[in-house]
Formats: sequence, structure tokens, C-alpha cells
Amino acid sequence: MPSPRPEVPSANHTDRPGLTRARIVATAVDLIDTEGVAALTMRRLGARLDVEAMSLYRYVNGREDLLEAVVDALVDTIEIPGPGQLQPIDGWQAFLQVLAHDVRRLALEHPAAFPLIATRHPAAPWLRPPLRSLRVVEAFLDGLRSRGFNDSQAVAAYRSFTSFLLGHLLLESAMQGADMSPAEEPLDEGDADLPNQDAELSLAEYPTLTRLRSALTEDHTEDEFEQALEHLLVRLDLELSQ
Amino acid sequence: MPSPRPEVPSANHTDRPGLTRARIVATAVDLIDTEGVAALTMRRLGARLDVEAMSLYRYVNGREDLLEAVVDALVDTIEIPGPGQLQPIDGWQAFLQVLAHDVRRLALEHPAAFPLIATRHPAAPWLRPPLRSLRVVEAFLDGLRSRGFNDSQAVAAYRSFTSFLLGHLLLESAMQGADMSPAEEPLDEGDADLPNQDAELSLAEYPTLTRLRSALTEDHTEDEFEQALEHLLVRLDLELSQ
DNA sequence: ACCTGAACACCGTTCAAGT
DNA sequence: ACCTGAACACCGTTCAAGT
Repeated sequence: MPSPRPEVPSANHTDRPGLTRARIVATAVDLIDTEGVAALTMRRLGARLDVEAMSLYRYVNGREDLLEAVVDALVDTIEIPGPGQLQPIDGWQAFLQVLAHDVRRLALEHPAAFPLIATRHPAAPWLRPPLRSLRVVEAFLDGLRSRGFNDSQAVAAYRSFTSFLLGHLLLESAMQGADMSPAEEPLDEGDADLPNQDAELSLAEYPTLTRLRSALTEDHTEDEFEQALEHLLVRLDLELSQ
Repeated sequence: MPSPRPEVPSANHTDRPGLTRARIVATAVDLIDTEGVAALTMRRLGARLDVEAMSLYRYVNGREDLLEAVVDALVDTIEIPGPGQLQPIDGWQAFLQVLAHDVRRLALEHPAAFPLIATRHPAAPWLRPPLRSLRVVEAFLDGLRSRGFNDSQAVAAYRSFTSFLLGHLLLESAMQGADMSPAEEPLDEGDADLPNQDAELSLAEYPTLTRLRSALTEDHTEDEFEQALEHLLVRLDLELSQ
């Protein structure tokens, strides 16, 4: 009855299934989403998996490799618009529109992880965040080629499209995840003689900022995204016909 | 700065002058520039200053505060175009051109630090990287206002300008600082049976990537920057007259 | 085959103690 | 006033040992 486990591929009916690289990565993503990147330590991740930290090293080549795997897992959720989401009639503009919104979904679903996607060095220098996987870039280039772009036009579009996504989505995800990294302490009132830089930074000397403060605070990130995307498409259209 | 001022102004003729917050921050920037952000530990920074790590806590509220100070110091090197660099004749286009290139200078001079500038949460939520200091934003808004922008146009320009800078310069700085973080080990030849993911990632299954590899590898970051900047100016011009 | 105990080097941070 | 020694909690990582 307590027989040593045979070849059985997945026969484990306990609540805590065996460790897997996939399960480790998924839990890591969850930990980042809920507590921030700084909270992702090997030991805490182990604890979430009911395992000692050292066990993770069977499936992951250290913390750096784990972070790499997290980024890859998230980027792999990007869906390249195919026959499912797109009518054959729709051109490259619809293709880029749908793709842009899926990358935006990724950024807003994982605001704490997006800086990793944005700043960790990709496997190859010509992979540009956030479209930083071979699969995604291949599909991106093919998608544009099959919709009328030639090679150099597709490459140029890859460059401008990634720059656009990175700038907008990094700012938007920063806005989203605002201040969740430093786990919300009840604010300390002491040390009133210190500069106290963060509480209410002194706007006194900045009349224009003071006047425009409420305008600056308004969140127009979605409008900005749509408008900038629209302008990018116009710009690409110009370059196509020249 | 209500710093604990010693009575003696600067009477220290030794090669190692006394500690200063400014000196600590400057050395930290240097450490990041030369060895990457991961190398910036309190202990190593102390060693560079011929001091024990604990001494730093007199001038800096821990590592997070130090990183904040590093970012602020770098952002403070941004020069807002004034009567010196700009003729009164020049309009807002010249103003933004000159400013954009100065921020680009910052990114290329400190490629390892730029991700910090890009991703650390600013002091106020309406401060957007990389123009994330009160001084810079005030001067930016005033600069545009004095050149014909009204309030909401200036605020809109702040949003699109920062998005543009962030996307382009983060990619360009990543390109610049490529792989200097993991201190250049002589590559290990062993373990040829493992996936060996990083050495030469397998392009076999990606025909388009294989074909366009050389095109993708070309560095056109400067052209991209100039072109995208030009298009942003055109776009802003349109919004001005509508 | 898979997980762990023990150990090591390094880290951030505090505080009483030195000068 | 300024710096340090000693200590603590936590971290990444290795490896022999357990089952």
C-alpha cells in the first residue's frame, strides 16, 4: 500500500502536488502580483509551496533564472491576433490594434511584474521589450508581412511599436501598482524636524505646479494610449506609401 | 537642506575628505555606472569610501533612500533650456528638441542607472519618469507656457513627451549597457546536454527571424529617436491649432 | 528521485560603545 | 560629532545526507 511511486505521470491526489518548474513560476508570479518583486525571495517562495527553499534549485538555476522564467511566462501569454480574433478583411491596422491592447492587458494585470518585463536584458540584444520572445516577434513580423509590409517596413514597425508600448505601459503600470511595494505602514508622525520629503512635498516654490496640480493628477492614461496608438498607425501608414 | 552642519566648513586636507551625503551619492552613482545596480550594497559602497557600512546611515535612511537620492541627483543634472542655449526667437519646438537631447544624454551617460529612473515610484503620483522632479516639471510647463501653450496643452505635452522619452531611452540604455551586470565570466563550456538556452538560442523554428536577423541587429536607435521626436512635434503642433 | 539540515558567505540595519 | 564592533535577522546557494 505504501508502494514506491511507479511511472505514473501525474497521479497525485494530495492538495499539495509535487513541485514543477511551471508550478514554481506560477507561484512566483502570484507572489509578485500580491506582494511586489522585493517579496520574491527563494525562502518565501518555498514557504508558499510548502517546501524548503533549497528544493527549488532542482527546477530553477537560482533567483536570476527564476525571474527570467517569470518574464518569459508572462510574455508567453501575449496572443498574436490570428484568424480567431481577426477577420481576413482586417488589415495590419486591426492587427496592431488588437495586439497593442493585449500587451496592455498584460501590463495592467501584472503591474508589479511589468518593470521586470521592461528592464531585464532579453536573451538576444535585438529582442526589444515588451515583445521579447522569439515566438512573439516571429509572429509579429509574419503578421505584418502577410498584410502588406515588406521586410524593412516590418522591422521598422517592430521598433516603433515596441518603443510606443514600453513608454506608455510602463507609466500606466506604475500608476496602477502605485505604492504597494513598501507594505502600507501606518504613517509615522515622529521626526517632524527631519526634511520629511515624502509626506507632502513642498509645492510652495512651484507656482505653476500648484496651479496645475489637479490637471496633472487626472488619469488620462487610456486616452493617451489610444491616441498615441492611433498616431503611430498614421505614421506607419505614411511610411508604407513612401 | 537642514543637514547636521559641522562647525568647521571644510577644514580637511586629507585625501579622504569627511563623509557627506553628496559624496556618498556621487560614489553610489559611480559604483552603479561601473558595476551595475546589483553591486551597490551598503558594505561595498562603504568600502569605496574607506568607511564601514554603518557609517553611511548617518547620512542616508537606508538603501532605499540612497537609491532615491541617486535618482534625484541624476534627474537634477537635466538642464532646462534657458536663454543660454536658446535664442528668444526659437519656439517651443527648439525647446523640446534641446530638452529631449539632454535627457538622452543622461540616459546614455548612465545606462545602468536609467532603469532606476524609469521604474522607481516618484515622490508624487503625477510625476512621470524620466521628468520626475518638481524643478524639472515646473520648468517644463513654464517653458511651454511662455512659448504659446495654454495650461491643458502644456499638461498634455508633458504626458506625451515623457512617454516618448521613456520608451525610447529605456530601450536605448538597455542596448548601451547590454550585459554588464553579470560580471563577464569566461563562458562555461560544460553541460552541453542541458538546453543551453542563452548561448545561441535556437532560431531554427523561426524562419522569418532567421532571415531578418541581421536587419534586426542593426542599431538605428539614434535615427528612431530623432524621427519619433520629429513626429511628436508635428503631433503637438496639430493639437495646438485645433 | 526528490527533499532537507546544516553550513557558508553576504546582506541591511540597529545600537551601545569608542574616539 | 563622527565612526565602528558586535550582533541580529534575513538572504542566496551548495552539498552531503536523509527517505
